[in-house]
Formats: sequence, structure tokens, C-alpha cells
Amino acid sequence: MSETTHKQTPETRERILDAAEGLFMAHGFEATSMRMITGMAHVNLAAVNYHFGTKDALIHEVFRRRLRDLNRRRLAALSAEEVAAGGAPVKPSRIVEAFFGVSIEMASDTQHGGATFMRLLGRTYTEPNEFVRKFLAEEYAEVVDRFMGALYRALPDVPREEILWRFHFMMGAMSYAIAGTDALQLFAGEFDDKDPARLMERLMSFLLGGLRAPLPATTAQHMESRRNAA
Amino acid sequence: MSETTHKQTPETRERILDAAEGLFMAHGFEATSMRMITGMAHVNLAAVNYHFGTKDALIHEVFRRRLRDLNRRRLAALSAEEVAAGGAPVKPSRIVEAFFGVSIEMASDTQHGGATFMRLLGRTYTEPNEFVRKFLAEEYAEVVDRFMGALYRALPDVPREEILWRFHFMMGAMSYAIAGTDALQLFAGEFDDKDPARLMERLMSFLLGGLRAPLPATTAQHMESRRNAA
DNA sequence: GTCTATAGACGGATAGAC
DNA sequence: GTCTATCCGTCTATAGAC
Repeated sequence: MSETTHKQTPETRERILDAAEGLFMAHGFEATSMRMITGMAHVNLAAVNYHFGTKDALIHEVFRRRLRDLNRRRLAALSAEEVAAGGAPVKPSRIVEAFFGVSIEMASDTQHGGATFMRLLGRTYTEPNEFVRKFLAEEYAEVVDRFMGALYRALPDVPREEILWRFHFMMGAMSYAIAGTDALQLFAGEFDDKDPARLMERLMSFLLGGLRAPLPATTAQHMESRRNAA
Repeated sequence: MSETTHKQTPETRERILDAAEGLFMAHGFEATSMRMITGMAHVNLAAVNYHFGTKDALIHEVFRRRLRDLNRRRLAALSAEEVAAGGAPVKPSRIVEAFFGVSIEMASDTQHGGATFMRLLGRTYTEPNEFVRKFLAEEYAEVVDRFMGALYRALPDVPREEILWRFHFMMGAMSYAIAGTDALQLFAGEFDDKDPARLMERLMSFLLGGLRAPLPATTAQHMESRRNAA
């Protein structure tokens, strides 16, 4: 049986990915060596190169594995809202909940590594490494397109650039909430309430408050002069 | 004259710090070697160790140099508001403006490296490196203490943990706005409007909207049951 | 204070036996 | 697919002349 011969094969690949994910999260890409990864995964050093080729390819695969699932779920959540709305624009709060709800959900999954990955991902949005940013952009292209489109339809009177900025702010708030809790622990001592349901509530209140905030004066003036010209 | 002998000395130190700051921002700490730094600063490799001892000490000094000024200005801005309020609690919007206004101000200074540093700092709040987080916490201790105290006084009915979380969200939104613009450029194509004054307006609208948002249902319930018990 | 030269450790990657 | 052994580059840090 080929089962006996290849029994360990798929498991080895996954063990490498799991170890790499955890170590990248804890120490960053550069500070994590292949030897640390293979040591934690209990596999041979050469196995990484056999399975993934290079360290960069391994990094790429760590992200691809999770992002595929994450973004598929985000798109499904948005589609469900669009179906429920039956042709009408989806409410902004629903759009935001679809995107960030799935994110927090994955960040709450401590059993299958989702929490580890989301902390890693939050930090990686601002990663200097060029090739990392490049494949992140590729993986996100469809999701950004769909969610931005939904927000533009939901808020036809708000300038698109304004929506883009606010989405950017929301991403930042969420990423810090997930990735940077250590930072605030150091700032403020205790931070014991890590219940994901409460985090989701707190984050959603904040995000929706920000999204619904009055537009800045300059933007409002621009819109005013446009309206008068028409 | 000792001027002749030591003429280059203070300049060398600053050149090293400037080069390190820019390279840390562009590539991260680990990916930036001493050789890259000395190459860009046009100084000898051994000069870094002579002036700073170790690479970690150099990293520390890159932050200390700017943070001292940044946080001094934040504290001054808050003090000015407290004086203006004359004993009464400072309005939450004024407190937020004091903190983030100074931040955006420094992020707008492209002449003296403030912009570079703020992008670096934004990324560093979630830095995995332990010793970096440690000295960040030390540098921020007084500022966090003063600003949190002001917010507690301004919002005596809001649970402190809630204020802490919202401040955390605000820090995330700001840091992404400054450090992660590249990320959203990749997400969304053009992002041409980088005028700091408009960024400040946009960010402030969003932050204040989030800060003033209705409290999450669970928190409100907790407060309700407390009030009934009293 | 500044330089050259180098020690000494560790990094990613690969060749080739099994 | 897995292993050992090793190449070769780069890293931080330092010794010691000037």
C-alpha cells in the first residue's frame, strides 16, 4: 500500500506550515530561521526546501493556505447579505459586519491556528517586505473589489475616496485589536477581558461609529460646491 | 582647537541614526544590516559599535531620540488644554486632538525625518521583538498615564476598560493611516490625496465618531445592573 | 575617533547517498 | 521523501594599528 510509504508525507508539509506560522508570528520573518522551523516541526532541514523550494515560497504558502479560506468566507458572508437584501443596497453596518465578523471569528479560533494567523496577518499589512505586500494585494484583490463596490452602492452620496480612507482606518483598528494586544498590555497593565464575543461587540460599536461620523469639513465643502455647480 | 579634531564627531552620530531610521522603516530591523547603515551614512562599519555599542542599543537610540520630543509635545498639548479648561475636565475631543494632532504633525514633517519615524513607529507598536516592546512601554508610561487619566475624568460614566479599548482602536487606525498607506495603495490603486491637513480631518472625524459611539449592549447591561444595585 | 582586518557564529540552499 | 554533510555568503562584534 502506498499509504505505508507516504503516510507521513502530507503531515510533514502541514507540520512545517504550522511551525512556520507560529514562529513568524512570534518573531517575524527575518528573525525566524529555517532551522528554528524544522526544529519545532521535528522534520529535517532539507525537507523545507524539498517541499517549498525557498524560504520566500514557504512564507507565501503560509499565507495562501489561510487567506484562501478567510476570503472565501468573507465573500460568502457578503453574498448572503446581498441575497437577503434582494437587489437593494446592503446596509453599511451589514457590510462591515460581514467583513470584520469573519475576521474576528477566525481570530477566535485558537484550536486550529486561526488566532495565530490573524495576529500574524494584522502585522503583515504594514510589512515592509515587498514581495509579501505584492501577494497580499493579489490575494485581496477580489475581496476589496466586492466590498468596496457594496459600500459605494450603500453610500452613493459619500465620495469614494472618503469610503476608502474609512475602510483603511477600520482595518487598522481591527488589526491592532487582534495583533497588538501585547502593546496595550504593556501600556496599561491588565487587559484580562479577551472574550472574543465582547471584543467583537466593542470593535463593531467603534467601527460603525467611525463609519457613520459626519464627513470632514473640507470634504463637505467640496460636495457642496459640486452640488451647486450641477 | 578641538573643533578641528572632533568636527565630524557629532555629525557622524546623527548620520548613523538618520540612516538607521530610514532603513529600519524601509526593511525592518532584522533585514537591515550594520553594513547597509554604515554604507548609507558614509561611515566606517566599526563606528556604529564605537558610538552605540550594539545593534540593539542603536535601535533603542533611534527611538529614544524622537520619542522624547514627540511625547514631550503630547504632554504639553494636554497641559495646555487642562489650563484652558481651568479645573474642569477637558472635553474628550480636545484630548484626542491633543494626542493625535501632535502625531499627525510629526508625521507631516518630511524635512526633518519625522514622517519616516512615524511610519516606523506605527509598525513597531506590533513589533514581535521583546526588547523593543519593553522600552516602548517605558517611553510611553507617563503619556499613557496622563492621557488615560484625562479621559477617565472626561468620561466618568464610561467603564475604564471600554475607554482603554477605544484608545487602542484609535491608535490602530492612526498607525495604519500613517504606516500602512502602501498596503491600501495596493488594495485600491490610486491614493493620491496625501495632504496631511486632510488626513488629519479625516482621521479625526473617524476617531471621534468611534469614541462617541453607543456602548456595546453587553457593557450597557453591566452598567445597568450596577446602577440598579446601588 | 577612525580605520583595516578578521574572528566566529549563523544564515539559506544544495549534492548525493539511502 | 528523507537524511547527512557541506558549501558559501553574510552577519555582528572586536582587536589593534594609526
